[in-house]
Amino acid sequence: MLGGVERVVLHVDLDQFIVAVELLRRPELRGLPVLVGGSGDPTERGVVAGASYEAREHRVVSGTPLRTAAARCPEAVFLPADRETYLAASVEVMDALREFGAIVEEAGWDEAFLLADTDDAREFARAIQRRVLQRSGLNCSVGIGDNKLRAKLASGMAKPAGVFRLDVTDWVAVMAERPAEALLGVGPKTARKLSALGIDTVGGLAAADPGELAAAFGPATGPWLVALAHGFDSSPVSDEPRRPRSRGREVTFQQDVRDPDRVRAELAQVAGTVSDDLAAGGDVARRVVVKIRDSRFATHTHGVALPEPTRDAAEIERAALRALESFALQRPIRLVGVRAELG
DNA sequence: TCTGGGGTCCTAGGACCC
DNA sequence: TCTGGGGTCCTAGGACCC
Repeated sequence: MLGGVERVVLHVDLDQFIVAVELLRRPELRGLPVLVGGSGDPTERGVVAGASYEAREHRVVSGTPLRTAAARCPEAVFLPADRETYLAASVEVMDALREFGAIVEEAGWDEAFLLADTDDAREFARAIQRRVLQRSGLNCSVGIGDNKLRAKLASGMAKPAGVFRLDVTDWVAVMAERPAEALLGVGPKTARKLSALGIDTVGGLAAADPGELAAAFGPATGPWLVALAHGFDSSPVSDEPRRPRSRGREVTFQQDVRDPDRVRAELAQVAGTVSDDLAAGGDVARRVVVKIRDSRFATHTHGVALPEPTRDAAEIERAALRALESFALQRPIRLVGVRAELG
């Protein structure tokens, strides 16, 4: 690549983003196990949204129930999640990334893909890290690849605060022996199903028969899994802002609710928030879907199509209450949610 | 010491139409 | 003693991601 310009995909991923943002305003907590999530009260229902590296040593990771986290790591400092502040930090980071003249695709609060032409990809990555740190005070890891899948896996291997490159030339060497679950899109359920077919590694999945997997996973998903295991990914890096397909709100009660009138009242409340969100976003709903989770954690949804797209609060509420009538509501209710599919 | 909240995409089955 | 074969749309559920 002597002096040559090449096109690369970079994946920028902030290191322990939520906790890092909190530490900027509470530097005295640096070096301590810090956990962010819910209202900050570990006796309440909720899960960990961000865990410092010190907390992770106590088997507490993102997604751990707060009560479990408090049991495993009683000395941890618990902080409430503060979405506004994280969003502001995210905006600062994304603005920094857009200074480089590359195509920037935001992929969440704390990560982005860049498509760039460069004669030194590693130095480009280092320059990104310096600029992000300068503007936001936050460290990031950068993966370099020849597509988004490889760049994203590479950033995971670059942590913390490093740079790692993964492309077609070393895909097999780096990935073949790893568990299939290392691939993005292969979660615990798919991994278990694959294992039942005798497939446990990325290399094993790459060698599988797409037709056989189509029978097990469906006509699109089966062959896609095999392609994934080869590191193939043709999805473009796009800076087109994409319009949301849906907008929803849900609440988990601190105690399960038995009273159907109270369930209706809570649902109406949530529906009101959703119509506020629709108004704020200038959106209209064409369908309203209600989600109910019961005390056994069984989750069901029922929806109603609206005669015509609307954001009218009374109509959204009425639709939600009508959808609620499709539920049996046998057990106490743990969660109610309303999602508007946008028209 | 159980299991948040915000989303996206895919699948399967039934309805409906030609 | 017969009742095809597509396509497309809608709905509920599942899986996954941050």
